[in-house]
Amino acid sequence: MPAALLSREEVLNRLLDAFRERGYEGASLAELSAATGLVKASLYHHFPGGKSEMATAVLAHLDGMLAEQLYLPLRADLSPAKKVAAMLDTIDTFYDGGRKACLFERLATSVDHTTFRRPLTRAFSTWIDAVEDVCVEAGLSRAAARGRAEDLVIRIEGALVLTAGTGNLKFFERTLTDLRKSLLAR
Amino acid sequence: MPAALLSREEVLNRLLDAFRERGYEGASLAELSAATGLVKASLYHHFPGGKSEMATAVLAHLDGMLAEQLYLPLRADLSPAKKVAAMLDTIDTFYDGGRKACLFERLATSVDHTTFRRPLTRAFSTWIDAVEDVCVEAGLSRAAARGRAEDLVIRIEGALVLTAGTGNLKFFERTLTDLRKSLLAR
DNA sequence: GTCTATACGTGGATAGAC
DNA sequence: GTCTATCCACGTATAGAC
Repeated sequence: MPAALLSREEVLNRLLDAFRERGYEGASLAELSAATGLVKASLYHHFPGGKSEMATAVLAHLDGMLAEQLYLPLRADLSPAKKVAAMLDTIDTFYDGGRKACLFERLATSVDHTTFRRPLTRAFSTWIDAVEDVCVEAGLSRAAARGRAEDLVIRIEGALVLTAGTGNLKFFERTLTDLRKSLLAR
Repeated sequence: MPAALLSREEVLNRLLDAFRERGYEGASLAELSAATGLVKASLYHHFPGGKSEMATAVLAHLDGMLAEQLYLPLRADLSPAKKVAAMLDTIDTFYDGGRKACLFERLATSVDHTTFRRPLTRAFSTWIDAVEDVCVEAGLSRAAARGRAEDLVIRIEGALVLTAGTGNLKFFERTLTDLRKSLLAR
């Protein structure tokens, strides 16, 4: 039996990029095949459930990446302000200033979005919870922190929609700039 | 030659619903056919450019509807507060409390989004401009008004994404509630 | 203006060799 | 674990009758 061409992690990274770029319906098996360098039959070997299972696996993979790169630093021993600044830097890089789409949004607005409802609900609430905690640490009430955290995720997702629709990066940039100032403001 | 079964306006309304429900890639010609009661060949009679032309026509049709139902009332001789309240009521109804998607978002995140870039840019800026003007009328500076208006559209789009992804209407509801309080606040 | 019928590619998916 | 080859349904699109 031939050795694996790419590690599972690398395959998932390539699938992540493909789904973000093309969306769930837009990413055909032919494209996913080209993105990974694996023919369709090989993809089915790794993901017997087909495209739906690929998307679910990519979502779980992304959750792991975010836990490590986005949420864990928010629990570090630094000032809340610094941690928020670092988070927004990471987000800016991850979305490439608004040029790259959000996997959550791509699956949330797919035709089979009900298939992904559970993992998406978990993904959004994990993100919101992490932001909420740092807001509380900065002195906001639990209720206010919750509102700010939900609002942050909502604004980032909305800004990505306007940026994608118009091709104008300013919507994403302004939103991040504003969040830097307003998230922890009293 | 047989009489038209549905008026062009009614056809566009049905196509609008279909695109909002299924998205641009998700809405197949078979579904658009079922939605309008016209077979595929008849749809091509009305829209020789195919699905892309259908979406463009629907977008123009929606622009007309919004001009009349959403933007015109914002220029009426009423207090800014009342006009904003009315606008948010209309928006709440239009998105059915978050249950129905936004056509702009569906096209903005489609694979051929570049095809729709010009009309989408126009559509978003028309919406933003209308809100900006009423904010100015309420006493906000032009710059502040612009920011609030962009933010309103961004938050509505983002709230729709989270609501669709999680199935939880609270994101949309809270966003509208918050906008009612905060849009014109000094 | 609507229909039936059809063309032709591509979609997701599988069988089985190596 | 990867490949070639293939299946069949459905995708968009068109021709031509009424």
